[in-house]
Amino acid sequence: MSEQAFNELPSSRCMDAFGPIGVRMHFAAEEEIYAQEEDADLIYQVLEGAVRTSRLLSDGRRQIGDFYYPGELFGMEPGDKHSFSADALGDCTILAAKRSAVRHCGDQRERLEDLIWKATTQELARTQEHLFVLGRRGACEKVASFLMSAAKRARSDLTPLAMSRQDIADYLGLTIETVSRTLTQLQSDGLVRFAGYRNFQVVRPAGLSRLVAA
Amino acid sequence: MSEQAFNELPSSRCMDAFGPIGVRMHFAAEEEIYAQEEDADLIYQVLEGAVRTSRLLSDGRRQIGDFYYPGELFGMEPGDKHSFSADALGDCTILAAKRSAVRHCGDQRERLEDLIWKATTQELARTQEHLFVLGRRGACEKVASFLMSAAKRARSDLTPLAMSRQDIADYLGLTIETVSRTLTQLQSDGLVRFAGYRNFQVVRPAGLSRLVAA
DNA sequence: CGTTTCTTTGAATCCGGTCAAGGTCCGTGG
DNA sequence: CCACGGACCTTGACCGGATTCAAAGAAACG
Repeated sequence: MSEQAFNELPSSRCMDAFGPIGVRMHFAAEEEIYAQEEDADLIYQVLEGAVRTSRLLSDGRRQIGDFYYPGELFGMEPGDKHSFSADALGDCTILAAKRSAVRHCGDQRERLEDLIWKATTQELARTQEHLFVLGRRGACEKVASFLMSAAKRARSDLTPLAMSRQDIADYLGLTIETVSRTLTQLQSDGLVRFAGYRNFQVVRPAGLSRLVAA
Repeated sequence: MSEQAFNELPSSRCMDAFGPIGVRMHFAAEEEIYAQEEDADLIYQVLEGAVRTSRLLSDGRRQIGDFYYPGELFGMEPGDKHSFSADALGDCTILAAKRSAVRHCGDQRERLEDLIWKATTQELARTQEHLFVLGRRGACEKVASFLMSAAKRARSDLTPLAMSRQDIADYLGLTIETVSRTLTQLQSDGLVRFAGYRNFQVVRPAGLSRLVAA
């Protein structure tokens, strides 16, 4: 497991969102945080590391829902069961809080309910954006838009990728080979430059965003 | 425009969800209810007819977000601007309410806030399901899952389709030709039978759902 | 330094897209 | 009531991009 590059970032110490009802937990790489169909009475915040949510099909195909980074909340679900599973991309620290505990939380209650509302609507926005990327085919467009949003999140010039090629493929609805070929092509077109498998920098932002097209 | 088949359904008179702050409106087929980037201070409920939300790209491609039917709420948005536009699939009656009016709504307030919360989380669930369908490629799977969810919504044996082939294509991320070919194939495989362009019945439910694979 | 795992590359195949007719349905007007 | 016209849908032939299968190449790890 080679998650080092990502975990050794200046792991932006971020705020504990849940206050007194939050419980700190640690997960090793690839460890499961919650499973599909499990009761969804907890909500989570990433403190360090990164998390992915995914849904597995009977025939082995996998759809990744999203990736979550320090500061972000995940685990909000429409129903009372998780429709995706969540697991640690690398070693990570997670804060968990009982959803049902919010109502017995006195002065914090309003703030927490607002927090959950915001996180849920933002989740909706992310999902819509993801949908939009999957809908319009074209491997180049998909990969380019993935790289752009990754780069936007990074503060440094060099953008780290917390996930494997397979993860990217399952996120975009492509095969790992297509993702790899497309990355190679984007690189030889001079739009991005990779430093190892899991770090890259955008060389020509305008060129990249031209591929995406709003 | 041949929306008759759908509009002449026993148009399930459904409850007015908004009470005193709701305003009844009527839209003709293809008329725009709200536009992309427009302020999102209203929420809507379909009373009669059907509605589609969509997002247009600069190059003409279109992604349909979802279809809404009598009783369902739409127009909830993560931000304060609409990220999709909405328009009438056929002639329809819509109920609209100012989101900001909810807080001045006295005894109804709690109920309305709960309603909006439920609608938003359900919207999230629908979007995730849609994402899931788009992610796993295969025209057959996509079309089959579309037909299945349409059939599940219908009370009658004969399922009406409120939308055109082009709408289905833009919903599933396929071309109209592929949708058409796939429908023909499903029919000649004896899984469904079409009566005209916009009505079908499921002949072998098990066969259809086998194509979808959870 | 060898082994394992992940990634890249190559060649052949296949599914869906594109382009171009042809067919069907439906509303209109003779 | 039937003929016409236009919009929508289906079908066919061809093409291209993504998948598949297979193997070689790079990193990470002990």
